Order: sequence, then structure tokens, then C-alpha cells
Amino acid sequence: MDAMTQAPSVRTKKRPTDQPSVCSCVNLRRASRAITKVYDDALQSAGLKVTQYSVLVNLSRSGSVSVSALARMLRLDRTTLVRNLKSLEQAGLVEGAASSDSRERGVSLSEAGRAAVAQARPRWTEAQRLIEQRLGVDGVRQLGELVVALEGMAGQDAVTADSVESE
Amino acid sequence: MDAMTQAPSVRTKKRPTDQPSVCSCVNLRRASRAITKVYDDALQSAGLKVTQYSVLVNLSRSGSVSVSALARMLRLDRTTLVRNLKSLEQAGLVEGAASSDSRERGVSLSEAGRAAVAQARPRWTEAQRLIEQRLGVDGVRQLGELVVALEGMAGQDAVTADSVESE
DNA sequence: CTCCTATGCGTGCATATACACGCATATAAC
DNA sequence: GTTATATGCGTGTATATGCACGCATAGGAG
Repeated sequence: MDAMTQAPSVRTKKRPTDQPSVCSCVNLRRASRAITKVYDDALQSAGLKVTQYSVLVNLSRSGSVSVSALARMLRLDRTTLVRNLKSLEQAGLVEGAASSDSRERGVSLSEAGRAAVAQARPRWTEAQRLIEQRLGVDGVRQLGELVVALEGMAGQDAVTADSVESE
Repeated sequence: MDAMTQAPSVRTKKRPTDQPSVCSCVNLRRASRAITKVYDDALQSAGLKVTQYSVLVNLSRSGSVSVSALARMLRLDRTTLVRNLKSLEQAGLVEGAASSDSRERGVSLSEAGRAAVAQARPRWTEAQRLIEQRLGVDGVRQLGELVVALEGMAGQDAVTADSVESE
């Protein structure tokens, strides 16, 4: 019986028990949801989600960039970024920018966008502090290594029906 | 300059460079997206996403349960689970079940649901193997600790405007 | 029985994520 | 110059996520 959630022990009926899953993916997704809530709560008074803050900060450091370039920076699917940018543009935090290549659509921070980042930054810093306090410097470092290891798995997954059922 | 993505070093222009972000939340979200792709790719031949497989496996272990109880098991927002269940029901993998409490809606695996789990399990196992190979047993264990630490942060966030701007 | 409270459920709304497509343009090949 | 290829973009479709609400019922207080 390979589980998927609660690893061992008994079912205590009510208490969530806070046991990690045996599935690394489920664990990572749960961790992601939990930490996202911490940051989103912190940034709420600035009217931003952490995903939006991430986009804005990157824009503030890169100046005018194409959508694809920004997506690469954020390690985000380009089409996902297109949607994420839409709400930021509607909110007036991001504006269009010229580009040499006419296929490209340049985007950059608006004045309001810069103000939003300035207002949100201390809240983000506070969330960072909370997390480091919780995970420890080592935990934060391990997390960085985790990302690098996992993002390096792209492409050559090779989990075909053959590799599972035949041999 | 607190970054948010690429920590130090130079911008090489094209190579993604695979540097972790300085933001733990961004790192965790990136890791989550990456690992989800590994599992989703593995489960694709079984026609399931890892999120769906997770629901089905939990159902297969719990038998008939209420939506709320299942949400607690999965550490998922109840309303999120309601939507996730919808597609599984439409696919005929999950069916309704009776319940003593008439407020509750019982759900359980259908025969097709059990078959889907049986078909998907080896693929999931293979994905687990891939991940353990990549992260090492230690990495997988640290990941489990990470989840527990982060899910324990619920509630008392206390990142108010005061705690940041005033004091 | 009636009222209050706790619990379970589903929906509206907003955002995030990614794959499959199709459109447009820049570039290289001839 | 025309054709083929590569690159950049946005949309349709499907799923995931969670908050704010409102509805309904179970259980206890009176």
C-alpha cells in the first residue's frame, strides 16, 4: 500500500495531524500553498499578490522588456505571464513600451507600478523574515537548492508506458 | 536592492542561468510548478493530473467520506475540492454516497475510479523514483519537514501595516 | 417547539498555470 | 524577391486555488 498522504500512524479522527505526504509532489504543492498564503497576507495591505509583486519587482529591475524575456526571467510559461500582466495593466501598474523588433511587445513599470513596489517592499521583507525565522537560514538555503535541482529535470522525463509496464 | 529573483552575478543575456530567487515564496512556487510537471507527465498516459490522482488515492483509502473530511485530509480548501471533484465526477471516476448527516455529501470511488488508480499507480511510483533519484533520500526528507514547518504557520501571521511602518 | 449556533455545502469572483493553436513578423536560404 | 524557418504573441480551453457569501440542516438551550 503506497499511501499518497498521511505516511504512517493512526487516524486520530479530528486533528489534521500535520503529517507530510509520502508524495513529494503533494508535499511541495502543499508547501507552496502554505507559503503563498503567508506572503499574500503580508502583501494584502499593499493590494498585491506575491505573484504580482514578483512580476513588478522584476520589471523594476529590468526596465522595458519583451513579454517572452520577462517570462524567461520569471521561469514562467509565457502564456501564463500574458494573463498575469493583463490584470496589472488594467490596474495601471504596468504599461506598454516600444521595441525594435515589431513582433515584440515591450512592457515596463508605470509610475503607479513603481509606487506599488515601494509600498509593498517592506511587507515582502517582513514575510521573508518570518519565513527565515521559521525555516532557519539552512532551510532557506536548502529550498534554493531544491528549485535548482527540480528545474533541471525539464524535458527528459522518460516515464513512458513501456518503462513502467513492459520491463 | 533586495532582488526577488536572480540573486547575484551577471546577466548572461540568454541562458536562464537557473539561479534561485532570493524570495522563498517564489522559489517554492517555481519548485512546485517544476515537480508538478514531472508527475503530470508521468500520469498523462493514465489520463490524470497529479492533483486528481491525489484525490482518488485518498478516496481509495478512506472509502466513503464527506467533502469536508476529504478536504481536511488533503489539506485543501474545501471549496477548491468541490471544483476538483466536479471534473472527476463528470469523468465518472467519483460517485456520490449516502451519509447519516443530511448536510453532508458523501463521495467515493467508482469502479472506473478504482481502475484509474490501479492504472496510474505504477506511473506515480516511477515519478517518485525519478524525484528521489534527483533529490536524494535526504532531500525528500527535508521536503517533508518543510511542509510541516510551513503549514504550522497558519493564522498568526501578524504582518500588519503597524508592525512594518510604525515600529 | 423555537431560537441560536455550529457545521457542511456550493457558487460568484478573481487569479494562477499551462498546453494547443493560429497569426504575424524577422531571418536565413536560394 | 520568394520561400522556409524561427521567434514573439495572444486566445481558447481546462484545471487549480481560495475568499466572501448565502443556504440548509444538526444539535443544544429555553
